[in-house]
Amino acid sequence: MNQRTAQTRDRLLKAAVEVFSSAGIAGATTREIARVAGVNEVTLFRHFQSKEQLLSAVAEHITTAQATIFADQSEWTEDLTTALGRYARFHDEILEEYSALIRMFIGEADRHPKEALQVLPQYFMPLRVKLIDYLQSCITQGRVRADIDLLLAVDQFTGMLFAGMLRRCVIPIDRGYGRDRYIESCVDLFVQHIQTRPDRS
Amino acid sequence: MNQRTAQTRDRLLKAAVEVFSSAGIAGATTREIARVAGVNEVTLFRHFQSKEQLLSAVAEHITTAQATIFADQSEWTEDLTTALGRYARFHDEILEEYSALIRMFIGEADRHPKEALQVLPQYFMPLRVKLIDYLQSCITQGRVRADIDLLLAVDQFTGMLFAGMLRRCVIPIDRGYGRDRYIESCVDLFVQHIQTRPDRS
DNA sequence: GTAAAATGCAAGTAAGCACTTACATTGTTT
DNA sequence: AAACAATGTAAGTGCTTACTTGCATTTTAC
Repeated sequence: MNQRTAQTRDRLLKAAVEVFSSAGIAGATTREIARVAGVNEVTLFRHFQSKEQLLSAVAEHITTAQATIFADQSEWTEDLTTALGRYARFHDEILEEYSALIRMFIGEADRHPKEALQVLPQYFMPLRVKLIDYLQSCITQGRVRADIDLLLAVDQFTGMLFAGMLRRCVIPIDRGYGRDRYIESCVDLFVQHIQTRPDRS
Repeated sequence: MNQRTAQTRDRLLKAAVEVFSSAGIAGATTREIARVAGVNEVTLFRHFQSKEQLLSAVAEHITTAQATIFADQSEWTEDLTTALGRYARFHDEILEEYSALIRMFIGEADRHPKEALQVLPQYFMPLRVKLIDYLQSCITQGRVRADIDLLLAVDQFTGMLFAGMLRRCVIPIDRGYGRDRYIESCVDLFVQHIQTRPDRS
């Protein structure tokens, strides 16, 4: 009975993510979440005391689920452009996959700060720690300028990527360039900015 | 009666912006909007047929209101860094002022695409046209590299600024640098990227 | 000053919501 | 097979919501 219980709980959590993402927190109904989960509405309330607590459980669930995704170890052995390009594309894929959820929490951050602060930083900041570590090592190797504020530069880099995702999802207008070209261009811009300049008076 | 009618309509629209921004569209109630406007709820329905139509009117109202704000003519006479810095700060001020509204529409874009597409581009893209024109003229003057995709570069620039605003509002954590330093750094990065390189083999 | 338009006020309607209760049914454990 | 935990079903409760109606009051127009 532990097996099946966990399974229905999981189905409910996944359905909740889906419905919360597409309908917003206030717009999501327990009926609809139960329907998507293929479960009776009463069962939902047997697993979670209230809609509010279901939301907390969703935030918790996402936290543990995403922790494993970002645990992958990139090698960082290639040159700057290649390594950053690979990581940027990976980062962007995840951003796009969870864009509805991310945008929902951006909109509801004031009303549900606890959950938003638990969920959003995972998508905003996953690059930070690893990337900063990597770039720090590049500095000691002389491949990256030493006079750079890494925290700030990384935020600019991820900020460009994040805004690119938002534009694509929220304002789907042809902008004269595609997703790949945007990402590639962000990487180039970033690399040009941080790498050691061979010529500078 | 035209005077007073327009006045209450305006009060209702302003209150609607406020309540929609802070409570979300689904979470906003006509009672609360009327209360904030200092008007009876029935009067709201006498001015707007439904909550949905009130939202449309809000989008319309914002469009006309913001059109005048961005109509200011900057001179663009200074050097690149100064001109872009001034504009970036102005842009960021407006972003922050309307951050709640912007974030609300980012979250509700799927449910209310018409209004979101009417409102959001004003805050996402105001820099684009003017900035592109200006930079185009800089290219002919030889101050900016000719081999640059201006549309893309401007999106990267505004994207950094936009993401900076989002981070400040949604994840108010100390990031080791302040707002001004972030903006200034974005301008520097952008200028370094687009300006003609005196030395390049 | 009077007609007309805009607003306020009180009450109400119908629907949807989160959430509950009581009981029957299914699946799991041992 | 028996005991028990998890789920389904049906019905309902109390609350909130968008929106309406009828009438009194205020403001504006001419």
